[in-house]
Amino acid sequence: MAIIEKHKFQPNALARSLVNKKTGMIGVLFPDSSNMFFPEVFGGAERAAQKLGYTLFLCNTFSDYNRESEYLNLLCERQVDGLILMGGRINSRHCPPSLVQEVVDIQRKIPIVLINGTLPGHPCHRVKTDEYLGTKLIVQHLIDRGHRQIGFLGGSEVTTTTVEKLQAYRRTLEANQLSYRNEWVRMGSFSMSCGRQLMEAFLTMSNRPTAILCINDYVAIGAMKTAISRGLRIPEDIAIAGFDDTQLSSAMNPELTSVSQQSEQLGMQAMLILSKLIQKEKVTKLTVLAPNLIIRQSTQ
Amino acid sequence: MAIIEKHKFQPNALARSLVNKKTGMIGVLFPDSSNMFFPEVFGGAERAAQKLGYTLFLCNTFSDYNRESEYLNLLCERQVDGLILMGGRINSRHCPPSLVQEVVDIQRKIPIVLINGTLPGHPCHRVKTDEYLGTKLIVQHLIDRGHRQIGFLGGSEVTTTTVEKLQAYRRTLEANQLSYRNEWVRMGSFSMSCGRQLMEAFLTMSNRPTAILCINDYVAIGAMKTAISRGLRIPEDIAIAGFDDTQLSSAMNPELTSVSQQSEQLGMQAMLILSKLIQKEKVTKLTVLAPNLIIRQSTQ
DNA sequence: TTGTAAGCGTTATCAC
DNA sequence: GTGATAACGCTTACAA
Repeated sequence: MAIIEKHKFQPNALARSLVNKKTGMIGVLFPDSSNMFFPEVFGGAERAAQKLGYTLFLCNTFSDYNRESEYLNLLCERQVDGLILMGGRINSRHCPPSLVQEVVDIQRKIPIVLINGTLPGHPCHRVKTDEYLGTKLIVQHLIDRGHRQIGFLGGSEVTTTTVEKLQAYRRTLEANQLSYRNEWVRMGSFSMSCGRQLMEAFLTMSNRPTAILCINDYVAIGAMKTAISRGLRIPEDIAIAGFDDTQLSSAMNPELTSVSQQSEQLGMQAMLILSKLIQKEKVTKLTVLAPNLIIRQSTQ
Repeated sequence: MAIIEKHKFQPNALARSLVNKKTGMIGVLFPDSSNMFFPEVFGGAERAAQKLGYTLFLCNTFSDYNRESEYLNLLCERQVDGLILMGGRINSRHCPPSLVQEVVDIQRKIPIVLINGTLPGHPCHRVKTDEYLGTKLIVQHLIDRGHRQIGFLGGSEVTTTTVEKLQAYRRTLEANQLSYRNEWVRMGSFSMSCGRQLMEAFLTMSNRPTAILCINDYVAIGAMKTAISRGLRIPEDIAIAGFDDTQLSSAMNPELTSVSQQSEQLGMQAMLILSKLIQKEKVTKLTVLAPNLIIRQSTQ
C-alpha cells in the first residue's frame, strides 16, 4: 500500500477489461441532447447505472443514420457490455433492412434494450410508455372539457411514434362520434419553430379547431407562442396540449397540459433490464410504463 | 477481407489502446443534466469532438464532490486522453485543498480544461464567458430602461460564479450612483423552485425592486411564475432578467431577457483547446468568450 | 503464502 | 514485402 501511494500507481482499466472481457460500460444512443426529454431519460439511466456499477457512454446521433452506424461500430469496438437505443432507426417506418440487420447482428453478441422503438421483424427487448394510451387520455380530456374540434400538430409520418399517436387520436375521436378531418392534422417536425409555423396555418382557417394536441412539448410551445402573439387567450380561445411533460411544460405561462412519459423511469427500467440481460437472466421482452396525464392551465 | 467478413471479425479497441496509449476518449464532468445549459455545452463539445476524432465520456456528478472524485478516478483508470471539467469543486469558494490537489495530480498526467471555473492557486487551462461583463450589461440595460431599484435573486455565496456576478451587479449600481441594498439581494440555489420562493419574499416587501436580475434562467422563470400568479404584469409591474439564455428563455411567455454564455461555443472551444493540449501544442491558458445580452419581452 | 507464467487482442520491431 | 516475436498492463491458474 505504501509503495502504491509512493509511486502513484494508476490501475489500467483497459488491461483489466481485456482480460475480464467486460468493461462496465453501457453505450447509449439518442437523437438529440437539445430535446430535454432525452437528458431526462439518461438522467434516470445514469442513476440506475451507478447503483449497478455501470457507467454510461452517451452518443448523440443527431438522428442521422450514418452517425448511428458509426457510433454502433465504435461502441462495439470499445467492447461495451450493453446498448440502449433511442430514436433514429428504431422509430423509423420504412427503415432500410440493412440498418435493421446491423442492429440484429450486434444483438447476437451484445445485449440491447430499445426505448420507445422497435426492430421491425425481429424480437427485441424493449421498454416503452404506452403512447397510444397517453394520446387517448389527452384527447378524451379535451373532449370532456367540451371540445368538439380537436386538431393534431407536428411530428412526422415517417416516425412510428407519430403514427401511433395519430391512430390513437383518430380512434378516440371516432369512439366519441367526432369526425376526423384531414385539414385539422398538420405534420412537420418536432421543434418549436415547427409548432409556430403550423399554428400560423391553423389560424388562417375559417373553421379551425378549438383545441390542439401537439406531438410534443416543443411543438406545443411554438403553437402557444403564435397563438398568444395573435392575441388569442389560452385556453379560453384555444386549448393546447403537449406531450412528454418535460420541464418546459411546467415552466410555461400558462402552464402546459402534457402527458408524462415518465422519462426517468424509462431510463431506469431500460438500464435495469439491460443489466439482467448482461447477467444472462431471463427478462420479459416488453416493459410498458403507464403514461400520466398532467392537466395544467393550457387546457382548462 | 473475405475472411474478415466471413468470421465477422470485430476489432478490439481496448487492446489497441493498450498498445497505443491513447483511447480517443475525453472525460467530461458536469453537475446536472437537468439544467439545459450543460446539455447545450456538451452539444458543442461533441460536435467539435467528432471532427477531431474524439469521443466524449459524459459524467453527471450531481454537484457531489464524492461522485466527482469517483468519476475522476474512473476516467483515469479508463485512460481518457483528456478531461473537461464543469461545475462542482471548480466553482467552489472554500474548496478543500485535497480536492484541488486531486485535480492537480491528475493534470500532471492528463490534459485538463476547465469551463467557467478555476483551480485556486494552480494555473490551469480555462475557457469561460465573461460573466462579470454579462452581468454588467444586463444591469446597465435595466438602468437604461429607467429602473432605479434593482434586485438580485438566486445563486449561492459559496459559488465563485455567483460572487462574480454579485460583484458586477454591485459595482454597476455604484457606477450609476444607485445604492446597493442588502434586502434586495436574496440567495438560495439555482432552481425554479428557489426562484418562486425568493420572489414570494420579495413581494411582501413594502419597498421592493422594480427590476430583478436572476442568477440563471431557471430562477428567473420561478420568479416570473410567482409574480404572474400574484397578478403582476411583466415587465410593466416588474422586470425580470435571466442568465444563460437557455432554450427556456425564448420559450417563455413573456419571453425572457437573458445573457447568452454562448454555451455551444464554450463546449467547442474547450474541446479544441484540449485537443491541442493532447498534441502537446502550446495554447493560451485563458480563453474568454464575450457574453451576449439578448433583450426580450420581460424587460421592455 | 508467495511467485511465476500464460494469455487477453492489438501494434511495432526486427529479421528474413 | 512477409512473418515471427515482444510488449502493452492486467488477471488467473498453478507451482513452489
